[in-house]
Amino acid sequence: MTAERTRQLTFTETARRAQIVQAAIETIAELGYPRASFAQIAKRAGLSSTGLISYHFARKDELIEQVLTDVWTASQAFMLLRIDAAAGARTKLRVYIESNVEFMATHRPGIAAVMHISNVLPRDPDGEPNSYATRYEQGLVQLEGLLRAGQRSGELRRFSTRVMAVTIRGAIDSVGYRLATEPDLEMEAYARELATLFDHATPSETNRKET
Amino acid sequence: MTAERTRQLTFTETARRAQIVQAAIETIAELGYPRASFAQIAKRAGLSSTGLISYHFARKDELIEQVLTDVWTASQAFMLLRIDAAAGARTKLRVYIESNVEFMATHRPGIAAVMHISNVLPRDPDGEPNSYATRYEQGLVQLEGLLRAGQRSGELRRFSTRVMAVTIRGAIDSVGYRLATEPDLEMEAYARELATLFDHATPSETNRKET
Amino acid sequence: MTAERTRQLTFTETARRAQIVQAAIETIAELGYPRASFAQIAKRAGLSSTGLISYHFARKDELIEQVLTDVWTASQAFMLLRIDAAAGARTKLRVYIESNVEFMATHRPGIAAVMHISNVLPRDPDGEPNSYATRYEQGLVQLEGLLRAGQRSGELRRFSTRVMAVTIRGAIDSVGYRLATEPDLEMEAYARELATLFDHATPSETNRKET
Amino acid sequence: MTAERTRQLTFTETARRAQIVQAAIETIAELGYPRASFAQIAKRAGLSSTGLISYHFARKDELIEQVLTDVWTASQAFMLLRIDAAAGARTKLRVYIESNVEFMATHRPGIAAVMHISNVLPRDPDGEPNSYATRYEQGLVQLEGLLRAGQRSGELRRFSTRVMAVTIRGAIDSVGYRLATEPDLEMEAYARELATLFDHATPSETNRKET
DNA sequence: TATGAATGAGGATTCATTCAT
DNA sequence: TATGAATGAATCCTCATTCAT
Repeated sequence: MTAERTRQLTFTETARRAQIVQAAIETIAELGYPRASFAQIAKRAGLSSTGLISYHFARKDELIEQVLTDVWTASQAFMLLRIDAAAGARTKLRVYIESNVEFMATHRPGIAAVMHISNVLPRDPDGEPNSYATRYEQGLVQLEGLLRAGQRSGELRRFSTRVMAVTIRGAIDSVGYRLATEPDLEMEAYARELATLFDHATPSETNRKET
Repeated sequence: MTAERTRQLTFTETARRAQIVQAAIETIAELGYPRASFAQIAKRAGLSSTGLISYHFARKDELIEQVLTDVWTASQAFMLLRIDAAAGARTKLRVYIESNVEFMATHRPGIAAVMHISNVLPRDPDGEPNSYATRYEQGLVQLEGLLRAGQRSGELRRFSTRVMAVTIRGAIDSVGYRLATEPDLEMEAYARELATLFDHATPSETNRKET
Repeated sequence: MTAERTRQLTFTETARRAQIVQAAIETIAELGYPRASFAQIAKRAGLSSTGLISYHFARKDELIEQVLTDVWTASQAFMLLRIDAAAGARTKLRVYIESNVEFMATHRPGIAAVMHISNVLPRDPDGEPNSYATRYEQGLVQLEGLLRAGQRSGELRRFSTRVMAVTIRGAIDSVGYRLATEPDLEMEAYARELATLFDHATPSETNRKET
Repeated sequence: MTAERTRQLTFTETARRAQIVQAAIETIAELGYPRASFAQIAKRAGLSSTGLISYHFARKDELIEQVLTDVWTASQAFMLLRIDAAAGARTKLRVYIESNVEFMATHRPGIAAVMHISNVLPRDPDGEPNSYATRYEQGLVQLEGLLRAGQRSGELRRFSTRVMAVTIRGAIDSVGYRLATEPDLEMEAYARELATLFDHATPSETNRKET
């Protein structure tokens, strides 16, 4: 019944969908994508039938897509709020890194699920990059904007904003893997250290001294 | 890699296994892990029966494990050679980064396969980290050793070697994703820029000037 | 049609049932029986829930049964009127054929639906012929009656009325298939030719000359 | 494994496919198309798993297609032999009808299966008529050829060969339904009567007398 | 009456694995 | 060693039907 997204979602439906998405996140985080079957998801959602999942999501793709969307939306809301409140490129960058890490630490299963999915999501049938790749690229562009502003204002030195952005994101994404492997990782300290690292790597000579 | 493997592998056996592993790499790189069935792998290996794969590998896990091992071994051989030949911590670090990126660029399917697998490989049944995680950790320790040596010699400033190591690896791993998305990425330039980035982030104050 | 239906149907009920039956006819004609699900029927009926179909029809069989009944009833009304108005066996036979074909041409979806259903309707659980077979037989008997009357009056020659009846019906039913395959079939001309065909096949020698 | 029809079929495979096709025929004849599931077919074929059917036929369509092909091929072989042996248009027509009916009587389940399928087979995705419609049309053309030859030789009167052909086929097809309903139908007598019927309907005036 | 939600059986198909040859 | 055949569990998905509201 969800095929054509014309209809408004009812209250119950919204709640059920959210519940199923949450169960899907937990399942994928725990078992990995290939073993995250409807049966497993239904079990974790406390549903007595996989049919209900199909009832609320036309295709499995749609459920997976919703997982990506939910996590991405939450992450964007979390970060943008904090970054906008910060002043100055160096501070903004620090906040960018720290809030990213904090979000990861507080949304571990979501992050794990997204990472599992990202490697598996096929390219769109029309050859376009899939929704994960699109959003990732979008995130890189955001970050590049932040870096470029800092370069313009003279706070940051000259470097390839693309390489730097990719590197920063890669460093942050690594935290996701770390979280999976070392459950008792000291997050706050880690985030601070990471921010400092890039605070060494990015500033212009004039700004460098005053740190 | 199987616990019970007592006897030596014959020459033919070794060759067949290598052929199958290679086909598995191509298949996973192309289709992603969940769609890399024995049927697909057999097709790419030019075999007319999936039975043969089962004959050479007791379980699918064993084949996947072999994929990881082959790629890892090749990567280690490639890098260590170059790093050992370099003198001084800063140079070694630069070589570490550049040779890593070079390996990735010249072994794309293997890298892609490993990335696909890494997110999917379940934790060992006894709770221990799986072979991918173990090797990844091993790689981090290697890198930390390199960094620590630089700190001891005064070439590198004080920082958490763990955080720095994780960050460097994360930055390098990102290249793998970039390769998948931007096929005509200028690899050499990228590697140089990346090495320079960390050359800004890591040196001690005294060493910094002389760059 | 359900055994236990004791009470009278209200006006709304009757209207809803008719609407659903009509939608079922369109659906079966368009998609074929196996893909004519309640969901599809509901969509074509403009209903927002398949539950309503179940509410009005105890079982799917009952809906299908009603489709047969509606089409059959309409067809009988259409034909009998015209046949009764005709005089003489040869004329009646001609009218029988022509009015049948005309009904088919003007009720294509209904005819298509009945044909789809007829091949699919299982034998009754008690071994009796199902309602389609019963009505088909009834139609044959009607036609045989017409033929026999002609033989008695000397208008028609001696032949097996059963074989002739089956043949005439078969010829007419074929039109249904023709309609599906050749949408721009010249109906009226076809009907005339068909009537003439059997007008050659049936008359007694004495009557033959005067055609 | 059957997807690309490049490969030669092995002996075992040919046998298994034939066995499965046979079971499919029986199942469809007995239960009708919509209830002829792989489970039912496997049961009748004495297979312990529906997987084997999928192993031998890439898609269900392929199995159904094979059912049509097998029955059609057998029917053509049966009829052409007999028709070619007959001399003169009127005799050929009689043989056409009688051999058709005989084939139907001796291949009841096959005929029933084909009829069930014919109503259900969707139009080809590219809009072309499906394989059943194509073959049916082909059969009509054959029959028209026979009739036209008789008209040219003066044996048969002038009539629309198309209408006559459709009528004759329709009459014969009706036998299929009769067979399903009246299991103890006197086939030979029926066939003779039917042939005689069209022998009355078709000859030219000159030829008529000498019957 | 009508709707949306839920159920669970049954659908075809895929797949790793086993086994006889 | 290698192949083709076979198995059966597991996959997602569809569907008629039921039920609370």
